[in-house]
Amino acid sequence: MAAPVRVRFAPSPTGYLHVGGARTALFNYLFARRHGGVFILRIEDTDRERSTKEAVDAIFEGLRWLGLQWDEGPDAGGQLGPYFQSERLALYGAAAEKLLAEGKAYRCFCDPEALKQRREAALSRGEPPKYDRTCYRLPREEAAARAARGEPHALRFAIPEGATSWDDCVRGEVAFQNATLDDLVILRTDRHPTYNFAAVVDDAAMRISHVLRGDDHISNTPRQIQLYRALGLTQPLFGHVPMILGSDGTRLSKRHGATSVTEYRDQGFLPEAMVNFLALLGWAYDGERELFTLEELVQVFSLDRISKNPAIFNHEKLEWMNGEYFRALPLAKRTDLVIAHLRATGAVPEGSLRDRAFLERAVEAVGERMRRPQDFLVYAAFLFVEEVETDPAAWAELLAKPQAAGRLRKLADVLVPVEAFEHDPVEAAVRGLAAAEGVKAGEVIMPARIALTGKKVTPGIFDVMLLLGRERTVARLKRAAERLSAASPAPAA
RNA sequence: GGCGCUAUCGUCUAGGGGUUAGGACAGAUGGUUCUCAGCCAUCAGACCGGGGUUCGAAUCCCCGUAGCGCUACCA
Repeated sequence: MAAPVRVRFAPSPTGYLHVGGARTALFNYLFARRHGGVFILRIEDTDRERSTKEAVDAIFEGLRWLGLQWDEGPDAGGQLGPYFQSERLALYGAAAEKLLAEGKAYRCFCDPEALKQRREAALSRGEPPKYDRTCYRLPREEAAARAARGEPHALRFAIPEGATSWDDCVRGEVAFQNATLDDLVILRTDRHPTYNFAAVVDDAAMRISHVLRGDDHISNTPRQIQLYRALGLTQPLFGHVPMILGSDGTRLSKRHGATSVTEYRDQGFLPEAMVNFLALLGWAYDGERELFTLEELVQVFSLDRISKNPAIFNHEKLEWMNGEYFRALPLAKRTDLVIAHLRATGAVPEGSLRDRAFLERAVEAVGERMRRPQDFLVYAAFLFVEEVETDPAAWAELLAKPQAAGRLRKLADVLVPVEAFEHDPVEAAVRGLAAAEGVKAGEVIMPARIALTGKKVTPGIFDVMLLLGRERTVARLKRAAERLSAASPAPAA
């Protein structure tokens, strides 16, 4: 019988939840759910300098937003906690002592600064910057005596000879010669464990069955495997998922734009779209189907369909996918999101947000043009201003049509007497005018569009008119006609 | 420099000893239409290079090249 699936996402709280981290979390979550396993969140805050409370909160926030509920971890409890490494220090200390007592680890009195210099020197000479084992050669009694005298020191793990290999869940056989590994520090001078050590102790203690993590950890794995062996612990299976790169093929960073999931949230992306998009970065179902809810992903996810090559974060595809999800939302929900966005940005006066029914009509009119709440004002800003600001290119187009001013006036005139200012009668009036003028409807509509909205691209003209109402529509048509006449004085007689 | 990983359209990928190498995003064209978006149809676009194995290689193997990652008392 196979061991129960227990996987973890173990971020270090030193920034925000990066999209790469989010995808790692997602894959772990999906794998756990797919196999009825447990998804654990563990905070790796052993680096006290860089870990912050804000970053911890940002991780929670990001994960919750994506809907990746953890079964064990901070706020969720669990039998094998605590789930902050900073609260598990005694465990690492004990494990390190054990290795020291067994001669598998040794005290290192080397000065970190000097080590750093030696390393850089080696690098500049083109030599591998490996620890030279100075302290490994120290007699144990001498080392113990110096330690007893209170001399500061770290603990290093003595990497055994030989080779280390494992069957990676996504890559297959991976092998390293131990000679290329150096004796890593497991306990720092301040008695805090380093990443590789704490991760091993915890993954074993938390009975992790599969370690699914980023590719960037692949060279840590042989060290960790050696640690499992030295500690006599059962090792988990490892799976290294490819990295997410920026558009230029290098590691995704701020330079490429937003990298934290909360930033994407703030830009109006939906968690469903983000999850779906991230899942497709380095994983595919059958190469055909692309749209999956989180629940559907749980049903079809499998490790053997994780790709081996790094994936470039394709922003356009994310936007497309967000559009797919956004358009599928019911009108009320889309309106909620638009209102929340308008409120958050303060782009329109608070008073304009009070008429829910009106906003709902506006959102409906903008309709499929929106992929994100942010797109709303691109099409509907004209609703929230007294006087429209006319786009220069649009104005030039009006200016180029000598009949425009006249038609705008006539349009205003035919709209005034329309009995019910509703879609069909208004449309009839507009088309009637075009017919009377002997031109296509577009010849009337386009100038009207510019007069009413200041732009060439807007929602349907009748929606625009109804949203503005008769009064404002007529006023704007007349006003534009006046401005037009003023700008292009009648041809000299 | 050392070690490791990877290599199919611009991007994400499916496939895989014999295929018209499939899909999606982006791009182009046409249709619908008051603009745009959307929708529909169509087009263009790829197996990194060289050897080997084989009747046959994009697929398997080797070498090269390129990209990326790691090379910390960061994680």
